[in-house]
Amino acid sequence: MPWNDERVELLKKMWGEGQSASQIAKELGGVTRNAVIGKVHRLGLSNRSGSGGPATSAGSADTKSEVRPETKATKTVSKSAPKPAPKPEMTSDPAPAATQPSRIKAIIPAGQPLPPQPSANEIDPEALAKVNEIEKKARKLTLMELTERTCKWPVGDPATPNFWFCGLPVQSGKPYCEAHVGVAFQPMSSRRDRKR
DNA sequence: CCCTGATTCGC
DNA sequence: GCGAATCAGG
Repeated sequence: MPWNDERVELLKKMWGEGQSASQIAKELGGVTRNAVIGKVHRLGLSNRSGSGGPATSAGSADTKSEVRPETKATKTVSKSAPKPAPKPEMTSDPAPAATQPSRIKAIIPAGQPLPPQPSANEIDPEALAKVNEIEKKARKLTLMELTERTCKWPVGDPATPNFWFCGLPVQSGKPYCEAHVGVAFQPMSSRRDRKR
């Protein structure tokens, strides 16, 4: 698979969007994430750190202490990665991951997560905004495409053709990506009255 | 363990 | 130029 102009463009686009090398590799197909990273570097669009900012170190792994002049490439200076405001908390798992029914011939078993359903639920506006943001980038996976480490946040109505799962990389062990973890796991406010 | 990007170096 | 192997970190 050669690096066609189109493929390179897609690479640039996705990289600019902040997509990970592995995701880009999957999207392109026929290449590994290493290939993607290698190409990214060759193209010169590796970091968008303007100045002084030591990127996530990784160098200096060789006996030779050689200086790397760093080929500055003034390319598309996209906005830096958004600054996440992590404030995850653990409480209970309000949204069980999708599971195989294995029960009767119920096509649409109820009792699944009902996240985008702010009824008596109050979620941080920021968290919601973040969700909206990332849903644009969602990989929109189907149930079968989900793996143990893809965000299982459902979007849309299961009884609707346009129903999909977020599919972005999960935070860590958790069933959702960072953004969705943010809204799925509420700290623990409200829901506490009982003075006496 | 999973993942991320960075670098090296034989091809 | 390419990318697998490796490295370094989260």
